[in-house]
Amino acid sequence: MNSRDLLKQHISKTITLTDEQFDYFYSHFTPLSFKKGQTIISEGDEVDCEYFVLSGCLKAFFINDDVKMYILQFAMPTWWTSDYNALYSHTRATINVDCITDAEVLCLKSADREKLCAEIHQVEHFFRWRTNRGYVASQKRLLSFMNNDAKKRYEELLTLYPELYNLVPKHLIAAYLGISRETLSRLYNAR
Amino acid sequence: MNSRDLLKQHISKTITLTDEQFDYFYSHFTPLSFKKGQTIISEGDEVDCEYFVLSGCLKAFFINDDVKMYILQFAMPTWWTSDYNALYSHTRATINVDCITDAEVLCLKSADREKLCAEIHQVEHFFRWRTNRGYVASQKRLLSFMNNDAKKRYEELLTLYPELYNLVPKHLIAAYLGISRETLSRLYNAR
DNA sequence: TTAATTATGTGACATAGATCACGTCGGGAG
DNA sequence: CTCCCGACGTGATCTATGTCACATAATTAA
Repeated sequence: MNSRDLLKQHISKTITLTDEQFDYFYSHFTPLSFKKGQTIISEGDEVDCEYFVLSGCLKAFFINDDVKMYILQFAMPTWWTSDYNALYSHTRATINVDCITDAEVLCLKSADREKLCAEIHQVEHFFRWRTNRGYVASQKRLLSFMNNDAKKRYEELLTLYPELYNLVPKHLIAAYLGISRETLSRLYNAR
Repeated sequence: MNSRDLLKQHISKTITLTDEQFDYFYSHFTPLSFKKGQTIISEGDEVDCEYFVLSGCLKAFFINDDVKMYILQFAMPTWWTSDYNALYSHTRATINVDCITDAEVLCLKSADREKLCAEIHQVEHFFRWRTNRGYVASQKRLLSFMNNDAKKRYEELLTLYPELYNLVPKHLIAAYLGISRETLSRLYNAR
């Protein structure tokens, strides 16, 4: 499927736009291609875009003072990603986004998103629901963190996103689960 | 400040409504009073409202199979709370909301929120931004969970919401931090 | 192809935090 | 006033997970 249709199909799950409206909406997106390992957002950057993933897999991650990595989100096709904290509060990026595999994305400038939201009520509705879903997912992950041990969280992740198992290296899965790569290795090799 | 002005001031930080629009908006809210300890949402309930806190303090919490409590959110004046997962996906409540102190709230039915969002573009804008902020806060808390030990999380909480220290019992703070009340006690008694 | 990274497995040990057990204190119900 | 229960403190263990060290496999670069 081409990028236009992928985006159209995606937003059609939440709202209905006329062809004319969608063309206008789509005209604000810029397609970009990245190679495996390339960085899209670095800590300290000014952030003024968010990204809709067309193909490949990205990760949004935080590096702490001990240079340990924590993955906030994997982003696969039809997922959106950015440093939303920086984007909404107009501060410098505190997280990084880079490519786990070669990837194609559509880039939407924050100013254009706000313009589109103001111009087309349905678009505002779409972004409200997208964030709603993100918020609920984030709450669930938080709960899982508090309630479940590493093993359960690992099983939960694989149930939710089985494709990750072969797609991303184990140490990145560990960084998503918030455990060390050694512990993860011991978990699925059943000790 | 009366409830109308409190809500008005709150939404005015994000959007501007005419007096007429605000009166219409406000007419969809129902004021409710609760006593300390009263339950607002129980696991298994059908959820069709969200709540804007006017006074007092609520908690939104999850009880796991071992009857251990995890607090997802404290809700103080001008905060919104509900079981958003249940509310948005039209499923039964999996979390509970009750009153840590006597409390007054404004209740907004989910159907009315959607109606208002559809009728008044600015209202949709308001709710989009409210959820944006919630999403970012939730991501930050998740990161704090992965990156910081119990002590740092405790200090972070007290820096962010110093009023909690005297307002809510320590075992509830522990339930928010995801640690046992014993560990919390040892933390702030510096041992 | 070969060399150099990078990803992964596994043992030994360290440690934050859980759990259990018990004691004290203070405030609300009767 | 007294009694009781919920909040809180603290010692003694236990356990999941981290950390460090080293070995090997699998990719990538050259």
